[in-house]
Amino acid sequence: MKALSGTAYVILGIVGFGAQTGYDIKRIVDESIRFFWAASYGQIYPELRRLEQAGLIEGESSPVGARKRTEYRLTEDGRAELVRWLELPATVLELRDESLLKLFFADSLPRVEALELIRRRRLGHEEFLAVLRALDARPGDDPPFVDLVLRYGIAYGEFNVAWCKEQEARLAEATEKAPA
Amino acid sequence: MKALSGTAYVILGIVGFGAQTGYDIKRIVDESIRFFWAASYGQIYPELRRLEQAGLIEGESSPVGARKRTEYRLTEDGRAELVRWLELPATVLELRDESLLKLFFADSLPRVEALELIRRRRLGHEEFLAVLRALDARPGDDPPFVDLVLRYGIAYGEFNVAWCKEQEARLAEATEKAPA
DNA sequence: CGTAACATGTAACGCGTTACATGATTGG
DNA sequence: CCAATCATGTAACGCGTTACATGTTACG
Repeated sequence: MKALSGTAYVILGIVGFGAQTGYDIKRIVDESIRFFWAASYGQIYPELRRLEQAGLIEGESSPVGARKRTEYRLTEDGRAELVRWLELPATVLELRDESLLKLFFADSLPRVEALELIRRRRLGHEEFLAVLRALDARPGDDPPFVDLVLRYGIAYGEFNVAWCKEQEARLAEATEKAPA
Repeated sequence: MKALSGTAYVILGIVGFGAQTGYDIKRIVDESIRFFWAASYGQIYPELRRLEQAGLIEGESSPVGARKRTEYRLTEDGRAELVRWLELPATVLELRDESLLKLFFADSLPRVEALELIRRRRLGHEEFLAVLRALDARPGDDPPFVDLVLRYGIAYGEFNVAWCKEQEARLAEATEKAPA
């Protein structure tokens, strides 16, 4: 069996949370893991088919009125594959962070604009934090590790906001002393 | 002019640091930004051509003996484009973090193995930290913002290691009280 | 009655990695 | 002389996004 993509495991994992449609999967991804693993319909629907063909999930047609609808559930093989993947060592840390990339090249900018870059990064993370906190405030409780990752996200956001604030203060001070 | 890829700006930025070959660019990426923006030869060389055709960089053949070698430098237009991009708002925060994804689905695992997941995450970040600290210890000084991003990386690594340790402790305690 | 939410899908495209291929030069 | 480093490149492939396309049902 060929190696599955990360997104395939996202689907296995979410379907494992309970019978779900492609639409559901997308919604759950958008409400939880999108910040560290996004997924689009363009991937989800084709992937659902592949996973079904591979016997890792099973789809059952359950239309609502005249509206097509397929509910998927995880098979034994599917759960085994999910667990197998979980136990495999994760690939090395590798992110894509455009705002950090810009900061890396900020020596090409006048100081005020470099400062603005950091400010924007902070704003982005503050917005991100607001979303996660709203999620955290929802009634009902998530499984322990789902919750753990949410709280990681919050801690991560707080870390970034604090870091940006510190650098903003430092830069502002330096700029005062030696104005460009 | 069509929008350029993130990697195109990586190249503009690094070429902006001084005349460089494709090989140099790759080395610099690997020694600095690879953790938040990697790049491979498969992208670098074709992209250098495109950027030259767009007039954003200029290549000059400067072979060493019989070995082909092209030195690139940033044109006026190239610098302007780099600055223009820097001033554009960065796209929303979106990362890909496989280890976090696994943690999100860790409720499917026995506690001991979930704990192992966190331990591995910590190990990964510790390794990452070691690399960055070695970079930090190099003689010579980088431009201020290059250095700032390096120090961000270190702070980020420390944050993650601390977070993992905390969760490991918490989980270990919980497992003791109610062993599976 | 209209709009938001539900639901499913495809085609084109771009980005990026991996694997492969080739060869010269430097330093031990 | 041999290994590491310098140096450049291509082809195939996979992943993922975007834009498009279509229609239903629930709710106010």
